[in-house]
Amino acid sequence: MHQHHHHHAHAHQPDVKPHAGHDPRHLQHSHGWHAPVVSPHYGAGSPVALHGSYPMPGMHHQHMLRDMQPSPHLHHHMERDQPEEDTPTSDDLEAFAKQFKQRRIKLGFTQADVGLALGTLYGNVFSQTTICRFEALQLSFKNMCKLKPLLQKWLEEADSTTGSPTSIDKIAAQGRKRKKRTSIEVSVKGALEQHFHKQPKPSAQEITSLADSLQLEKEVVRVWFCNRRQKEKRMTPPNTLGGEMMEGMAHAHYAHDPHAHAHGSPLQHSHSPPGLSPQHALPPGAHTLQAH
DNA sequence: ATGCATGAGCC
DNA sequence: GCTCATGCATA
Repeated sequence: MHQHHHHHAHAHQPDVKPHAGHDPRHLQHSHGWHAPVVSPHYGAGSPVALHGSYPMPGMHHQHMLRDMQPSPHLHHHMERDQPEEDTPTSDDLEAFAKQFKQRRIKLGFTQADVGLALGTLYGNVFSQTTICRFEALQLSFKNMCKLKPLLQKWLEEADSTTGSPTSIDKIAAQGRKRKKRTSIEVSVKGALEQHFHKQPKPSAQEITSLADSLQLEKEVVRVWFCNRRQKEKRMTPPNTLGGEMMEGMAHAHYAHDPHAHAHGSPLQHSHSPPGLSPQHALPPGAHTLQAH
């Protein structure tokens, strides 16, 4: 008998609410997290903050991300690095994420290392996935804002930690039996994408029939749509192309579409009134700053 | 790096 | 059932 009732310690923090975004749906999550006991030693010497500024240049590409900044920086020209009390702008986040990744790598840390370090620093452990998504701006605006302070602090710590190789142990514990990941065929994915364009929020019955025609479990289809919707809400949303491009149009010519997208901000604001679901077409996000 | 999944909180 | 934060497992 091996009763393994070890549910992963959910990292829930006192949350942060950007008082700038009027999101009807407030934050959820508020269950006491359980400070995990991770090995507190990443290198030698205690992590002491003995510095005061970044050696990094202020390379902020004011890209044209989505215009979903809740706070139109009314500040004159203060430091764009620590919007202390204000909600950072998308540009702030983008710049920070970039800088963060650069320094993280130079310091010799992996995304997983950072996730664990956050656990030792605050008690909030994060996975490699989350760190990765943060760096790639693949989280929601709100989520980015929440994580930024944590990562920023870690950066300061690691930054000041007088060079110390690392040796963090990995704690791998899992008892919960997770459902095996369903692999959806590319052709099926294409079909799902098609439907997503027509109806991003299919009704339960539609899901059922769709699942039936695609020979997938209803639950799988439902979850697929949920995940797909979430994807659209990220800072770097996927291009809403579902796989139906003009075949004759094989010209690599991406200019701004002067007749379509680029308007609504997919983030924290617009809400669908009861009975309607205004699909905000997603803007550009056509900058390829993703170095694979 | 990402796809599919879990789960809390809300309606 | 949905959203949203988050992550195991996998490509």
